[in-house]
Amino acid sequence: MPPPVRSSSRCSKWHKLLSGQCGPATSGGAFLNLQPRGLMQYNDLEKIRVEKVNRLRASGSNPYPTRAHVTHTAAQAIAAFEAAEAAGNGEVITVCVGGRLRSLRAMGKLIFAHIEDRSGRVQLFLRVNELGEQALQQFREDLDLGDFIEARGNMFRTRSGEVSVQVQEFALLAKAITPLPAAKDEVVDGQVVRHASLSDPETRYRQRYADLAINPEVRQIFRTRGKIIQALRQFLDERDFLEVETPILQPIYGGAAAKPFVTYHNQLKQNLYLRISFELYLKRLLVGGLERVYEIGRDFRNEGVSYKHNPEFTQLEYYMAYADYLKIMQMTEEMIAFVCQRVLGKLTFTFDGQTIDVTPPWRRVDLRQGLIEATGIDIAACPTAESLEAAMRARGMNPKPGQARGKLIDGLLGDYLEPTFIQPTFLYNYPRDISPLAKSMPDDPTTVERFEGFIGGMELCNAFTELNDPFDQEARFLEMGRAYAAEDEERHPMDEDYLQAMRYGMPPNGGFGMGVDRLTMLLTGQRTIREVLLFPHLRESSD
RNA sequence: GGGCGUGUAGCUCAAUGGUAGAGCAGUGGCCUUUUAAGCCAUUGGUUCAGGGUUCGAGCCCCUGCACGCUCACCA
Repeated sequence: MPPPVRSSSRCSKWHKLLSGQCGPATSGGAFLNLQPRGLMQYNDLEKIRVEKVNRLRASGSNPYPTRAHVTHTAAQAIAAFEAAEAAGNGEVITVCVGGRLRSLRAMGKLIFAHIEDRSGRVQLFLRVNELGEQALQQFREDLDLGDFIEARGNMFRTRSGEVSVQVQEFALLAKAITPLPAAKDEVVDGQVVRHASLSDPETRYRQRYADLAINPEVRQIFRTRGKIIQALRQFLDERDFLEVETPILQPIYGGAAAKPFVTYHNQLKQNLYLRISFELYLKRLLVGGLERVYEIGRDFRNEGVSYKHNPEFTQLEYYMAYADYLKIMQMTEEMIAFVCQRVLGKLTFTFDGQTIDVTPPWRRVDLRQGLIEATGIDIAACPTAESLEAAMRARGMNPKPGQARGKLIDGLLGDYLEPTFIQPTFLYNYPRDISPLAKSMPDDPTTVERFEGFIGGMELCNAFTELNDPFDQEARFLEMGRAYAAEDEERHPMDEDYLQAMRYGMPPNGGFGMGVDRLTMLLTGQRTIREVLLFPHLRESSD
């Protein structure tokens, strides 16, 4: 915390609204007039504020001064006063606070106002006795809700008990032309209560800055998101992982079954793909001796959007030499519990009305057993797509004809298992044909050592014992090429360089991928991915 | 892509096919310790866009756009 300011002498260069004695108006700004804003018109409310800007400039005041003189956040100012009050030595706490003007109650020769900064709010108290008629009038006439201002004065407690700044000087820091959408805020027990607020989701996402400015709980979601990513890094860093960055623009995409975005490099005259996963590049690094690597970054998938899908999303992947999927499973429980504890301070949270407990160990469900119990179908007894499709039809299901066996199984677990996994659950041992990068089980070549983690009925992560046999890997690529030949965009392209890397020798390893957005949804209680993305994808606006 | 729904003042929302309204915000006035401040007065509209039906459309019909829910798609 910075020390309280005890003197006003340092404020000789203070941009004074009070006296109108600020420096020269910047860049001819004094002669700016009400200009058309592109093709848009200012609305009536904005025109009033634009006129205020013009008036301020004409009088020699700068509505957008270059520097501020803030010494304390709102919370620091209040804490400093309360500490002095508790010490009882009568120390005067002088502060300069800055922030957005969020409430304004002018009462004749008195003004109460609140400013809000990153730490919260503090009340400003302005009285004609200290400021004079002219300054008080300027505060009322020149300033509007939403403006950024700074105010200097001594901390004190009002009659009704609120720790406030008794303002001796104030300055406009940045004029807001467009009024914030919130109609009115009330502070009850330190909580901001909005009585009418911006709620239209389209406006909230398109103008996220306005949403953030007026909805504190939205800011909180993104603070939590930052903490989650911090905690993930800490967990892996503490375990001797190296954070790396691999190409987003890739000549050959891979590592997942998804349609890519295609772009074009003009000079190289070459198509490039935005990555759909990090996997193949990260595993190359294991060949190079970086035995534990992770990356947190963006993946891009050219597919439908939904409450849990956005075209670009944040992924964590890590690869760990000499580990297998059971080790990764255990680390996953530990990692999520660690993050949850760090971010929420406990191992439980509420999601979609359900209390979720991430305390290890998590429930583990064998995929084949799980499907037998949920559907009565034993996939081991249906070794072909035809036999499995017949078994599904025999139970009244209506699968799309001609799907590969793996796709059918994937559909079954999506329909009958995933929605039931509310509490943290690992589903493990997947069919080989939907897992072309995972290693087969030693005693069952049709099944691979792979698991997915589910929470809240939602897939959270995917991991396996990584395939490191270049002969097997080449065969899988060829199989996938055939399997997906009809669905051209989704086929796995042969990545010769990846195979070349593997031929140098890749240590056995376990790999892990997780949707960071979905983890954020869980830990912030949001049901749609858009609420945890600062700028979710929207269609182009048609105005 | 399919189905259902929504779109009205800066924000949140009303309005049987018959003069488009309220609260908040804004503007003007009163008020020296307020807490969604209060009281008085008052401004503010291409009813998403474009067609159509009708004497008359915010409302009914058609087309388009955006958003929401849902299905499909989706390691």
